[in-house]
Amino acid sequence: MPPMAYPKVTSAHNAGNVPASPRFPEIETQVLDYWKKDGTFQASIDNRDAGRDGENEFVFYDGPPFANGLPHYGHLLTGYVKDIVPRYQTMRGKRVERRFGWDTHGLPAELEAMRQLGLKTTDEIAEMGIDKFNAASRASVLKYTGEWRDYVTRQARWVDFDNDYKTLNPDYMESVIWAFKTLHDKGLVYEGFRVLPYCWQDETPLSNHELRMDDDVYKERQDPAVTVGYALDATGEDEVLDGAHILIWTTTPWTLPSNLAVMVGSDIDYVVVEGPVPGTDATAKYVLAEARLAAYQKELFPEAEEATVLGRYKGSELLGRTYQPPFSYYAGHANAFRVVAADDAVTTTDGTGVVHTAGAFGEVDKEITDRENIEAVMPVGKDGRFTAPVVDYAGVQVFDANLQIIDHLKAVTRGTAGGSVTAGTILLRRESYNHSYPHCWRCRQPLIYKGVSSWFVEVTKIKDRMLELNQQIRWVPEHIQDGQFGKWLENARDWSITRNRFWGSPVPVWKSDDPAYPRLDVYGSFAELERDFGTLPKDAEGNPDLHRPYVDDLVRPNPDDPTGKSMMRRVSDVLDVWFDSGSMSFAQNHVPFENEEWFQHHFPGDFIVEYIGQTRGWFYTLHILATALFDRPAFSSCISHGIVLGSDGQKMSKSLRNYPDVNEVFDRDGADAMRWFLMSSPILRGGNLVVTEQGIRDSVRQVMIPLWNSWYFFQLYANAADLETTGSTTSKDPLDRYVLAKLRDYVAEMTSAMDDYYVAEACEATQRFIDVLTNWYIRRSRERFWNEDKAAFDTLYTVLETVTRLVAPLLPLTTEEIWRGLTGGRSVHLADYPVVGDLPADGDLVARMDAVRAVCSSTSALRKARKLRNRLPLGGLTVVGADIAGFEEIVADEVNVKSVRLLAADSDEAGTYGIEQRLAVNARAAGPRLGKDVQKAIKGAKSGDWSVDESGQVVAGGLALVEGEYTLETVAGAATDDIAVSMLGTSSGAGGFIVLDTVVTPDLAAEGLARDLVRAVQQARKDSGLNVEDRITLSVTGSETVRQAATTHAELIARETLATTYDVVDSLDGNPVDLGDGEKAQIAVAKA
RNA sequence: GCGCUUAUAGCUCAGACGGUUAGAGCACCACACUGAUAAUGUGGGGGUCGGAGGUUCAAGUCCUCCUAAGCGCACCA
Repeated sequence: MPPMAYPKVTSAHNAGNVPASPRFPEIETQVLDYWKKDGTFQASIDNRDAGRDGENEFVFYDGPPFANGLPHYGHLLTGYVKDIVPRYQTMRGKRVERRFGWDTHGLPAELEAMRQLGLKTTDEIAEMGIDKFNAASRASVLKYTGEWRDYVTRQARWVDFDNDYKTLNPDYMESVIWAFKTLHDKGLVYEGFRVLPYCWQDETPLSNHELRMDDDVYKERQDPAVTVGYALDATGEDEVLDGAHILIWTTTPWTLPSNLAVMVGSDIDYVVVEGPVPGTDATAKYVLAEARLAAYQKELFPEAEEATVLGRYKGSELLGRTYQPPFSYYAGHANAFRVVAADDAVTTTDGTGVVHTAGAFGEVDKEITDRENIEAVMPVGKDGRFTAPVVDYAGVQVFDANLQIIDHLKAVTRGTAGGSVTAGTILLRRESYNHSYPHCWRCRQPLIYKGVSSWFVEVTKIKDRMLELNQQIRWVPEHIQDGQFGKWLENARDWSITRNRFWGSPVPVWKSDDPAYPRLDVYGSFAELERDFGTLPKDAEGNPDLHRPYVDDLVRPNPDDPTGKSMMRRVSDVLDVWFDSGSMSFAQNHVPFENEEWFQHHFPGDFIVEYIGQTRGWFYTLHILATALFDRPAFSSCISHGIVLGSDGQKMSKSLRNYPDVNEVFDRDGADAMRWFLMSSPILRGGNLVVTEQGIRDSVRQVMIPLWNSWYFFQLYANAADLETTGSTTSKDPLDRYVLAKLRDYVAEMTSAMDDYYVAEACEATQRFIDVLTNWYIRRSRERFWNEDKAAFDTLYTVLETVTRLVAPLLPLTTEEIWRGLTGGRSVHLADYPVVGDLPADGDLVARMDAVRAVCSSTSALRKARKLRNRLPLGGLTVVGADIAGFEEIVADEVNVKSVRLLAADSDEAGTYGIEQRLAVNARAAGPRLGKDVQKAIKGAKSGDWSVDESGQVVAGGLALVEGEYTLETVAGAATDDIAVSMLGTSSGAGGFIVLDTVVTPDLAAEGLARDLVRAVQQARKDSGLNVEDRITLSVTGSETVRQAATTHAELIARETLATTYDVVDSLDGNPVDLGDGEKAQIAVAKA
């Protein structure tokens, strides 16, 4: 063992043993173990001072996932961003606390609990006991927290699980009820009525989300559709309309007993026609949209071609007319049974152009009846069965009641008794109607729309302010601001925040149970509750707990009731989970009960990230509450990323197995590979991403292996050289200075991209730099490392150390291994992010070196075109008009020529190489002046119809061009057998060209063969398993030409192959190997 | 039905302000190079820039309409 060879690889597992072909997943788990033992994460926070008033803190909000399932790619994707940004900010010197959060309340947890407990209805829940039920809900929602922790840890995401927040914690819930009370005090909450899709089987309203849960939620269903005529009241003002029957069409006959109004479109044309009353000899007048007349030909004018129109009316002319409702249950209902306008809701594509509305059984219905001051009625119980006052069908499930209702309508139409159907009501048509209808995703029963009482946040009142505050938020991608989010805000409606359920934060409202002595109290803290009730809500163990049923136990006499009989009882609702998560920005820190001072300095938070759909979810609810409570935005920057798709471009689906298994990817390619794959994609700019195994492997191949190989190369030679280095940026070597200057540019790119949250751009910049590092700097500098050039080691050390810090957020595990191996330090994540000032700038050098690369590239192309293999040395290369002064040797070596000459573009000699000038018309400049003629000039320039006279006047296509309207470019002209000419492609070499001497002299040919021999011997060495430093004995033979070359260049061959004895012999056994020029050789290699 | 986003090579994407031979990376093929490299270099095949109109001297780029996809909203009486 050499004494303390450099680098000091500190990880015990690989001291002096850096693998050439690393198994990244193994390295990753070792790094993860190290972090765990070392407490690196905590140190990365503790190391950074919060500063005065926490001014040095970067506040990151971790959106709480609902963890009743395992994490998938979407969570991992978000998780990577949630890790990268805080890591970067930490390295930039900020203190970044990262508390994990859990969304714990709500219907999904309850449904899981119901499933486990075998419960079907809310009555069964109440029967079993809310305490037991909620305990089961709590357990179900925390079931997967362990798995989540494993996944998140494995993906190398640093987040504090021990100090997490949960929406079910008493502190969190206290902040939530504080928010409710504050909104109430500001007049921003009210109690109202909300129409929701409702499952009568499971006795629960469904959220919009649940309606989209499955593709087969909307299923074809056949319902009876009826067309019913209501008798308009006579006004005596219009004998055509008086007594006419206004025709409505509905697919939910069961809503007819609750009819409250009929809706027409103001601009729709309606007609009154006379037609038969079905099942009788009588006739009646009917009102319907003219556009729908033809659809009712069979019923209205079975004999005639056309109906006899008795009168025509615009919808607006019908408004206000009253009619006899089809059922008498709600006779006398205030403001009801009128024709009202609903211009957006009424169409003439189906039915009659008149829509019956039942208030509480449709969203639009509710909106219209509210507008018309018609109070909604609800004769349907939570089990979907009729209740009072609909006595005829009481206890009948609404879908079952359809047929009875139709029978009764039919009977009354024919003049016989039909329950409570109003006499004079006409059932004109009964049909079956197929339509797409929502079903419960759990029990598969058809849903009904049903009004339920709810509390609302009056978002419409603060909408304008929300739009203003949105302008203060930085969105990635930018179009979200005024696009998806801005548009959503513009159309914001009041937010229903309560659910008639069990497992959630309570609505902190207590009401008097006697309407004779009304009183309403809202509570916003434990202390207020204790003050009024003399005790806190406490769970079975006596701990304060705001959950039901404990909070429901707080009851006290109504102070406003002198009789002392009525009691203050809590309303039974709980808050919607979105109210919980929208409260996260303050509730996670128990604001305002604690941390109020800190909060003032750290609100809005600096950064959040979630998928784009959260513009109507978490982003939205955070924004509502921040605006309403604090008049600020909740966050100042937000990335909303796209959707992760399966390998077939479809949504990821467990059953289709169209995506690589997460754990398999971790085990085979590693978490960093997945991180790179996701982060370098357009998904953070709002695009979608198709996940494929190939894509993940490509990131290993294109980024991680080259980076690792650079490190492997460095440590291999550094250990062999037994050098000490601490890095330096002072090397005078041009390649060193070049790579350092490039590194400086790269630092600037990274800082700018990361500051702007353009993670994919950072990945791109990294790939470009790694290419410069491996395929130019290291490749060109190998000899200096073999020669133990300290400046080269110092430079490469500096570059690798800097690059690992730059890339640390993007590849945290891999860079940790390399950086610690390099420096022996504790962790790259405790280091500071590089700054440009650490590195020397040299724009001129960078430009020249880029020109060098262009020269080499063009020369290779010439060799290729002339079939001149690279090992064959050529006499000379002339570089014209490209500034590569000082790099002639690099070029000579790289392209294997004996000499490199530089010529000025305007030198006489340059003119001898068959170089031509080309005219390019600058259309942007010439176009506006010449108009149409510019096309002639362009044509002329292209076809060669142009000239320059002595005064420098340029004429193209017969048109004189002025300065700035054209550029004269130099192009390669005809080549000869002896020279090849090529233009330089890059901007740094624009206008320049190279001239390659292609004459192969016998000397050059011999040297080429000698080099072929060297190569053949090297291959033979490798094939026989010799080490790099092993000495050999070598014999070669071949044709006269080969033997000649082998003898002439004996010294070169012996030196390059480390041959201690070297003989050119007349004959040898063994297979011949191919050399260039069609020659073959036989060689014998043995270890000396 | 409405809105947002997207549509460019087999794949993933760039292509300010309109400017005349539409680029990159990956993949593929050939050749070359190779004692850090599962690498690398050079060349090549591959495009009616989703379609149709229009504006303009000039359109991948601007306008109109259409088509397709993703997302969202609404509707589903």
